[in-house]
Amino acid sequence: MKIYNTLTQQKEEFVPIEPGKVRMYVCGLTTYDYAHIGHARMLVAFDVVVRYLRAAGYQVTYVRNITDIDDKIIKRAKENGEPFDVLTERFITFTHEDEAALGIVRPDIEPRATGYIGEIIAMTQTLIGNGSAYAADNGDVYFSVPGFANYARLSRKNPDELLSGARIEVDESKHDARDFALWKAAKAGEPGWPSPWGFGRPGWHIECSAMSTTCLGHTFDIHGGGTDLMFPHHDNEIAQSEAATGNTFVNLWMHNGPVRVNDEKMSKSLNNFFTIREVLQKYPAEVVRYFLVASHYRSFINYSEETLQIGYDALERFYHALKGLDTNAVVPAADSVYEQRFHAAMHDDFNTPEAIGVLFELVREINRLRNTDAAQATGLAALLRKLGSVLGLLQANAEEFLRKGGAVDAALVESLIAQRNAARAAKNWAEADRTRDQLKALSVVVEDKNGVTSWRIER
RNA sequence: GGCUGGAUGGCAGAGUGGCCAUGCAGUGGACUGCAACUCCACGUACGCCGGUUCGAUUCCGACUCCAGCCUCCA
Repeated sequence: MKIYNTLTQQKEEFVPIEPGKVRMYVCGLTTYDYAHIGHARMLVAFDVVVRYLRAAGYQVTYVRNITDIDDKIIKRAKENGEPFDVLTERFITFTHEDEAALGIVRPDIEPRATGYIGEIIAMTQTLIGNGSAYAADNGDVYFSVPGFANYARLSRKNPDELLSGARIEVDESKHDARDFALWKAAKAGEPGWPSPWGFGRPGWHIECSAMSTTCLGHTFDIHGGGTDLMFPHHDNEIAQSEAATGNTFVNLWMHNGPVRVNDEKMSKSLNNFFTIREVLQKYPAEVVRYFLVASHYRSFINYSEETLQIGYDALERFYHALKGLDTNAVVPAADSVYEQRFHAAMHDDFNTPEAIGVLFELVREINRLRNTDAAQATGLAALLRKLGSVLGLLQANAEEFLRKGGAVDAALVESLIAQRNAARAAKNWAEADRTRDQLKALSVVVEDKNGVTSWRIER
């Protein structure tokens, strides 16, 4: 299996540290607001990675953290006039609901920064002890960047140019402008924990180093996150982790691309984001998920009504193929060329668009066979569901999907269909068409196939 | 300015040194009472300029444009 490694800028044959096992850490959310589609992209991208690694036979330990203490949380809690942990608790619940709706597999461990204060303090002490960090006179503790060789090698930034960069905030307490906080002293009224350096809280980057190495060991296989975290967050994680443990931190770095709106990145700071739950008001969760896996995880994707509609159309085609074929208790067709090609695509750095292309060819084969060889068609339909599950798709009941969860009165629809079929039997076409128009007024489309009339909701 | 990545047919989106992505939309045909669904067939493409090559959308170089990061961000 080949996976693109940001560290080397190329696809590499994936070789886990322990044969058959994968230890993987992904930077999760800071929980002070609703999760948006950009977060959904990260969640789905690594969800597919985990699903596929497991489908490929690996035993995966998936860790995805929650940042439940930081400056933005403190600020928002203050604005709301509530304790910070009440705020984060609420949004952790909301985020879990959104994840469940999108069918995201739960991580094996979901550490929270506030649950690892002891480990964070211990790591910070280690860094001070070996000269990699220092306690400043303002109560903060900083990591000393100049002492770390190959700083920012992940983002390939030149350390000297970083120093001259105009955007670095000058802080008198820092020995070097590039140094970053491991521990921040609490100002009056701010939450915190006791530490050797006084009452305070962790800096942003140290929590991920402490949580990942505690849960997965000093060196682990895969670390993931959004491409916007590459610098400074991931580079700082590397610096402090390797300075603390003396070991290589991570073998393989994966970064998912951003979601754009009108050619601009969707982000909190630009305030152009769509929350997951507002999008789920307009589209079924599976459509949102399809939209997110229909492009490669490393490319940027553009959020628009049109691209979501395309996803809807695509899923309708899949479910039309699945409709009427009972795949329960059916053994999926084995050794098919479709399955082989699907895996070949996924083996190549999780190429989901190509894998989906194969799935569409499978759909055509199912439709070709369904009237001539139902058994074979059903076996392929079962295969379609099996492969779809790797992407977290195509697990719904086909009729229900096509009926959009039943927003209309099914009994009324059935009775109108009975009326129409009576008229058709009597060859009263005018009456039959009139009834169909009534159905159409309810957004119901009828399909006569092999003497059976079925229906769906048109969008 | 530095570092990354991108530019593919009406739209979305893969990929490849010479032949097919795939989906939606479009056109023609089959099926249908008519439709819908489905099937068959068809069309339109690789930003621009050079180079390498028998042959380049694919490799190399320049150029143009776009985006991400360099400040909190998935």
